[in-house]
Amino acid sequence: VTSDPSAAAEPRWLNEQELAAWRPFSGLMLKLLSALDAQLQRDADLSFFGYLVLAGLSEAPGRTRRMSELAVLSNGSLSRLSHAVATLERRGYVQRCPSPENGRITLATLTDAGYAKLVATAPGHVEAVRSLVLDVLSESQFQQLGQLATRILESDPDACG
Amino acid sequence: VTSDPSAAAEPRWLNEQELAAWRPFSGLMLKLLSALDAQLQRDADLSFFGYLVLAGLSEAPGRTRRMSELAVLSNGSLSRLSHAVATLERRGYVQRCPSPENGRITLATLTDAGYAKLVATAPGHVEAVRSLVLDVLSESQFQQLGQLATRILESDPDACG
DNA sequence: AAAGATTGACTTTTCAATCTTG
DNA sequence: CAAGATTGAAAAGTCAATCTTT
Repeated sequence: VTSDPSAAAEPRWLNEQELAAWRPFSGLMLKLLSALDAQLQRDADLSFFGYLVLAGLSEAPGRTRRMSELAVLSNGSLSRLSHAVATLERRGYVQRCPSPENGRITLATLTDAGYAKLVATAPGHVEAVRSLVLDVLSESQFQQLGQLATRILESDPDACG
Repeated sequence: VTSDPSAAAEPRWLNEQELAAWRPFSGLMLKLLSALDAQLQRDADLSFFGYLVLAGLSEAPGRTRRMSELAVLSNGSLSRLSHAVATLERRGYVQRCPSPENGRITLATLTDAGYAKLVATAPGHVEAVRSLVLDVLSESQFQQLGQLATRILESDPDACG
């Protein structure tokens, strides 16, 4: 994990200060994702991940993307995406077909019904994001949160994507 | 959602600035939890939630807590906890028994094996938290992250806990 | 009847194995 | 064989219904 031999020897626990920051943050992740999932499930019978899939497709040219690209956009594994898209396809929100150019590639396309579903679902979801997070922070605090998240995501060795 | 009649009329989407902060943050939550789960699963056959349950018990007097108290500590629903503890109990890490004082209450206790498991698991988990988050930020940035999380958790209307 | 907790059925996620095309 | 994606089985999570004690 580290190349410094002296650092490897000590266990390095979290001290009190660190714990006082880590606990709320990890708790926030768990609860916030639950809350977002619950809102979408209740109001639209959609998971947060499923919502991100529809949203990711809606912004693509031709409302179409390769599965592997879509997996990255929606922050999930290819396997997870494949299952999720299978469900969305059953419900008529997405269609898959092999790429004409390269037979290994699968292209997922948002159907009109899928686009309509997204349009119907977005306001409630956005409102949840606002009331749970955005309205709670000042503008600059929210920007800070985004910057901290970006820093963590970008730095990450190989685990965070 | 809001009591201001004029605010209820407009849909209130996320603007570009807001999106630029929200996307990395939501992505971070998804990926970070996955990474923590994966490390624990791989190295200790434990979920992050399961780890929090063991940790929550380890800090309690007599290594014992009521289920409902433990659910709050580990950021999950009582139902989720009940299933998780059932698994942990099967593996010998936890024991449940009805409270002698109040028969409705179930007390969960960390066994010696459970404590040993936690001690064996903690260093790897802490190292993951360090390398993924702590080492990436300055001390003050990490404190900021904790403060922002705390603010969100405390303000929350009723959804975050 | 309410509080505290568990259960069962269903859905989602994960991991490893597999399939298919280049 | 590697890249891109899917599949199946097992584990975890969610919701609603249920059970028990007060």
